[in-house]
Amino acid sequence: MNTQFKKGVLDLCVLNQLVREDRYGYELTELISKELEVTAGTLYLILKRIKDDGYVTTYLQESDSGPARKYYHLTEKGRDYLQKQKAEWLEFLEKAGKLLA
Amino acid sequence: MNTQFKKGVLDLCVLNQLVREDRYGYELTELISKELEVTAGTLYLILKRIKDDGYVTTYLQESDSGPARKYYHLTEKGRDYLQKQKAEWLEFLEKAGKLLA
DNA sequence: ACATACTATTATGTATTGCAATATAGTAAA
DNA sequence: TTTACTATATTGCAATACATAATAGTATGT
Repeated sequence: MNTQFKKGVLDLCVLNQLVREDRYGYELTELISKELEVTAGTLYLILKRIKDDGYVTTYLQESDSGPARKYYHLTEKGRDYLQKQKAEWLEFLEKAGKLLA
Repeated sequence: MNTQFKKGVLDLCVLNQLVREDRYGYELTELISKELEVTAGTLYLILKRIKDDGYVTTYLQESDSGPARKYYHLTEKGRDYLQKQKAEWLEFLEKAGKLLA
C-alpha cells in the first residue's frame, strides 16, 4: 500500500476510534490494522503525538491477561480537532477528486 | 490546508492532467493551484521525480510571451502507473472511510 | 524452563511537501 | 533607458509523518 496516502489520515483514524469509548494502544493497533497496513511502531508514535498535542489523555489499567494496558481518552480539544480535520479531509477529497476525474 | 493530505496524491493529480495533452510546468502549477494549495517549488520537484521515474518525457518549445516552455508528455509507463495508483487510491479511500465513519 | 501472546516504547531511515531564493526572457510603463 | 512586472524554470534547506526494526516486560500454557 502506498505509504504516502496515509500521511495525515492515520491520526484521524485513530482519534475516530476513541469517540465512543476509551481504548488501549494494542487494541488500536489491531483495529486499524484490519483495514490499513500499519505497524505498532507507527501507531505508538501517533499516540504519543496526539497526547503531546492534548487531544487525548491516558491512564493505566490492570489486565487479566498480560501487562497493564494504557488507555487513551479523547479530550474536548481532541473532539474539536477531529471534527474539523474530518471536514477538511472531505474538502480535500472533493478538490483532489476534480483533478483526478 | 493540511499539508500531509497531499502526500502521494499530488503526483497523481499532475499525471492525470497529462492524459489528454502535453502541458508545461507553469501551466500545471496554475491548473493544480486552482483546486489545491501548492507552490511552484513543490510542483517542479514532482515533475523532476516523475521524469526520473520514466513516467514522462520532456521537450522545450519557444513561447511568444516569455522564456521557452518545457512540455511534459506522459509515457506508456506513466499511463500504467497512473491507472494503478488511481485504483490503489480509491481502495485506500474505501478502507480509510470505514475507519472514519 | 521455554515458547508464545499481549502490551508498550524508541532509534534510525526515507519520502514528500513548504518556504524562500535565484535566474532568465519578454513586455509594459515611467 | 531604466524600472517593474509577468511568465517560466530550478534548487537548497527545513519540517513532518510513516516504515522498519529492535527492545523490554508480563502472563499463560506446555
